[in-house]
Amino acid sequence: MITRLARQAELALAEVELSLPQYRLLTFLELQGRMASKLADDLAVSRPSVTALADGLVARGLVERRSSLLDRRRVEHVLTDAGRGLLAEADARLDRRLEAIASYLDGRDGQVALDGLTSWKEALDAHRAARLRPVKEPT
Amino acid sequence: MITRLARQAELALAEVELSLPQYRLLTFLELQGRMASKLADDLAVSRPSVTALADGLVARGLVERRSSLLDRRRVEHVLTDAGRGLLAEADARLDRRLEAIASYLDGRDGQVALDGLTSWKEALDAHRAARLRPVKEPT
DNA sequence: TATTGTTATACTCTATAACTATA
DNA sequence: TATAGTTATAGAGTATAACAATA
Repeated sequence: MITRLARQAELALAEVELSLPQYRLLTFLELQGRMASKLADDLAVSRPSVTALADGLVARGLVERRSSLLDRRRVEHVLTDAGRGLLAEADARLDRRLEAIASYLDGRDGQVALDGLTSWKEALDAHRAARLRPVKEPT
Repeated sequence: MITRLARQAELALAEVELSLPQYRLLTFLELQGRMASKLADDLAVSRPSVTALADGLVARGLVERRSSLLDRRRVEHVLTDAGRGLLAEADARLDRRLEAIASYLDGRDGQVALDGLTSWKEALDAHRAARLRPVKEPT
């Protein structure tokens, strides 16, 4: 089911001309700037994919790239005001679409379905942390 | 969150060399053959996208195309035995991945998250039915 | 040498427009 | 005329391999 829901999310984001991967990148920039390698880990894509993804967002003025002063190999990515604004709009469209779909469920079930999605954030964060910093097997 | 979960689903499916859209198509063929236009509606993609998507699956022997005897314009798509087998394997990989992620939630919450996803099927089916056959506005 | 990021290249998914075949 | 499907074409996301710059 997750795959069909994902397609609906993709369609909702298309309303603001954002692809699903672009949206994912923006959400990771919402709270803090990120260097490309970090973003690749966060998004679970290759580094060249991050370059390509960011290219489009930079061209549209949604993201800004800055060379790190501490380590000139690094490129920090930050949301512009326009990027922050579009992200808010995208979030709203996405929520609206999911709520519209959930509304077909009887009574309380719709809210349960929506809340269920929210709880996945915690799981994904924990899973990502474990993936990036795998538990050392005891010898 | 749905978008990050979708990426994890994509990675799980990549283990059996299926893309997320290909998997979606296979799931719609599981119960019955479908003509291309119907698939386009089900998948919420254009008809040319269905052609391209099916091309790859036919080339791999997972799906078979048959001209309809009743209306020679129509092309029915059916799962081959290989297709049915790979779909089962894909389902297993997907479930395993989602369960692994949900396992990072405390106790019962993981099961609630998984069950929440299941309930979306009903909502999506109802939403699709309404989308294809919109309620006539009373004049 | 190792790490960060980009470029080169190729494949898939997607859409729109134009086309063929059939109804 | 209308519908089912494909072909042509173009743009985006993805990966791997090779490269440049910096540490």
